[in-house]
Amino acid sequence: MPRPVTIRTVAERAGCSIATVSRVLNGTARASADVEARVRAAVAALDFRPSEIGRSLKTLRTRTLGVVIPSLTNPVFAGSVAGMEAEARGRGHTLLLTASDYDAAREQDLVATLVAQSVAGLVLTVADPDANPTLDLLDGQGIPYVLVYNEPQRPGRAAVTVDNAAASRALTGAFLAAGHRRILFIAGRFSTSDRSRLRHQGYLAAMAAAGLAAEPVLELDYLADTAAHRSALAGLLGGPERPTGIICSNDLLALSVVAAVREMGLAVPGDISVAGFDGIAIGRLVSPPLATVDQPTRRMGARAVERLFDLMGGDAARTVELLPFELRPGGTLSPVSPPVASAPRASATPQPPSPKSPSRKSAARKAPR
Amino acid sequence: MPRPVTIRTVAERAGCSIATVSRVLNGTARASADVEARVRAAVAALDFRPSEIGRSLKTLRTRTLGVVIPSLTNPVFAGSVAGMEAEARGRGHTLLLTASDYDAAREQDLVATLVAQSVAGLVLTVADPDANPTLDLLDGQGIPYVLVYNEPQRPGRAAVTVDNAAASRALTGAFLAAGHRRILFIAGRFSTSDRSRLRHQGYLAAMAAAGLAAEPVLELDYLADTAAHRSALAGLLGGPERPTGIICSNDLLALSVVAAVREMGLAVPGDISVAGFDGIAIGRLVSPPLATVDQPTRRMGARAVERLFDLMGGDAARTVELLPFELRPGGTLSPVSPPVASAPRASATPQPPSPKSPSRKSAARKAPR
DNA sequence: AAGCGCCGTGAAAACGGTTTCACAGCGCCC
DNA sequence: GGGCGCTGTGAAACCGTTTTCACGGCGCTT
Repeated sequence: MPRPVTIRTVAERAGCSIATVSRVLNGTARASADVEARVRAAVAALDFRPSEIGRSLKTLRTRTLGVVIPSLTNPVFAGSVAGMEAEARGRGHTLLLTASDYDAAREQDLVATLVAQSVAGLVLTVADPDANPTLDLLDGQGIPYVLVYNEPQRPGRAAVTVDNAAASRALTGAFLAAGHRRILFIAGRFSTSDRSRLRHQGYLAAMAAAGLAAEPVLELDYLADTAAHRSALAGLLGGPERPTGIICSNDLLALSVVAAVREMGLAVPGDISVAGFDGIAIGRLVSPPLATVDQPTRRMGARAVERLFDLMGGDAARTVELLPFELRPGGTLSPVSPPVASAPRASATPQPPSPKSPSRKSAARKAPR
Repeated sequence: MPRPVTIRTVAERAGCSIATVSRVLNGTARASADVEARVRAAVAALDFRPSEIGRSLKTLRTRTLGVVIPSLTNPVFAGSVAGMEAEARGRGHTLLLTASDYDAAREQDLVATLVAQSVAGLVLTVADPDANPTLDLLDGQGIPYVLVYNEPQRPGRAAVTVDNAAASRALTGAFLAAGHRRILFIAGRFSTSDRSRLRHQGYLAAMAAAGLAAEPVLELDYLADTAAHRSALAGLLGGPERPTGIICSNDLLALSVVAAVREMGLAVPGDISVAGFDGIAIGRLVSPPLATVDQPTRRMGARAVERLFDLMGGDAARTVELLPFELRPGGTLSPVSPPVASAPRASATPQPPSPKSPSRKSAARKAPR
């Protein structure tokens, strides 16, 4: 087997020193036209690509970005990674990808691994962006990073996300506007997702603003299968006082809940309206389409990388950047079904444009409570 | 800011040479208990993690695996990458992830980039595994790699996939057993997917074996939206001779086709049965569940990494390994509707061993038709 | 015509590990 | 008791690149 072709091989063939080869390739200094031509010819003839390892050793910085996400199986994260990859590639960098499986200890270990690889910076989605020893560590070492999908409450951490609480208020408002009063919120595990927490808070705020009592939150594991979700829902959807609407803290959960509700013999949205968050592509293909809050998933990943480069450049604020979300109602979210007997009253139900609901309605739901 | 802590810092603190520190950390040679304790104490006190770059420079091999897939947006690839990541992590390696966007030129460029990073090996899903200059290049340089989802016809290339032709024959067989005779095959672009080609061949073989004429294949871009698919289908589903079954070469395409067919006013599976390939998770959540051929996506990624390590170890055959697939009929694949008059004949149509398709449903849907 | 400065270039150091080689000390065997 | 071999350790080479420093030559200015 032939000896590997290094910068020395090229220099030898071009009849110059390795320093000159390096300079020609990087454009760090001008070489005479003659020498430059010889170097380029040698590089082409030998098909030489400089070793990133050698380069990195000198600068102690690679052209690599570390990525830590909870899971690739969730299309939301897969989509954002796709955005990161494209943006990084456009800037001559590659992605070192790791998944934490929602495990805080693993999160820490992965970051340590990535740092040992001398990544130029990191993009992370963590369980808790405010109380997080891993991020403290990065701050301490001055390693630039940008959070995605996290919405840290305390200042000093760069992040790209959407206004989750506002999005949730808007979605809850859409339910209220459609006449729903008993609205159940089903959340992914709070401990592994600040998104889930913030979206729940938005729901609580919207319900409170409408003078309605919020239902107790149901925390579910979105990775579990539909059967598990069905049994969790069984007790809640049984009686006549069952909710008419369910808001799920993400689309995967929502799709599973839709399936579970249907398996229980209820119609969606006929008996129960369901909506999710994230706006994953599949949501548009199911019928009826899943009501959701669409967020620019891919763009968020790309934007995070953009900001990471700003940070690496040195002059950039470590702030939370909120990208616009878009309410996508309809489909699985429909006006609440009227009680079978009282047709005229139900058809008279107004469509209020704002979440603030007429007091008549809150009275209506006060009775059963 | 403090000077970075290197192996020299550790050696100084432990009062020994850097060689000894290296030996203790790697276990390459035994040190006296005394020295070893001092080294470990120093490592702990300084929170030292050896730089992967320094290590790699010596051996010219990193603990990194390069991954090239068409796109992260397709859950099939995202799932297989998840499997790779877990397996690689378990073996102390990380993943350098890139996406080719189905572009052969980019494929080549990405591989060159990854090779320049001195990856220990590669896992690839390429457009054409048989005529591929990129793979020839890797073969030439002796860099180990394993293909995933590709099924190279010529020997000498390691791959992990399923028997796509057999899977397609089985799925087509399920349509035939359900009484379908006019079965349309909708394929992703042949030029970017040998899976698509092989699955089409399986369909052709099954049709020929049944003595039936195959419909002309319809090649579609699965990334296009449902509207595009609807217009492509418009002409084919119009007349009375329209197909009763559609096989799509992947699940994303199938879901989009289901949506398109429904938007055209036809029922699935009432008027037209539809099935896909891959067994993506979402397919189970839609109603009715998408008929498909399930393949162990995540396992395939993990297995590819296992085999890559075998290859890197030196003694392993470069063969195609076929993992088992599982036909998942039912849902969107139902017995063909009888001509309105002949009810008894239809009920005699054998119901292949579909796991959970309740007969209630097919009965229920017969009425409205 | 002399000196200054710039330009192109090469030699060599530096980066952070691993690994080879050498060597000292010690125990064991004959 | 002498030599052999093994063990623990350190010095130094080495990996491939970037970058600093030095230097020779040339052109321009005064």
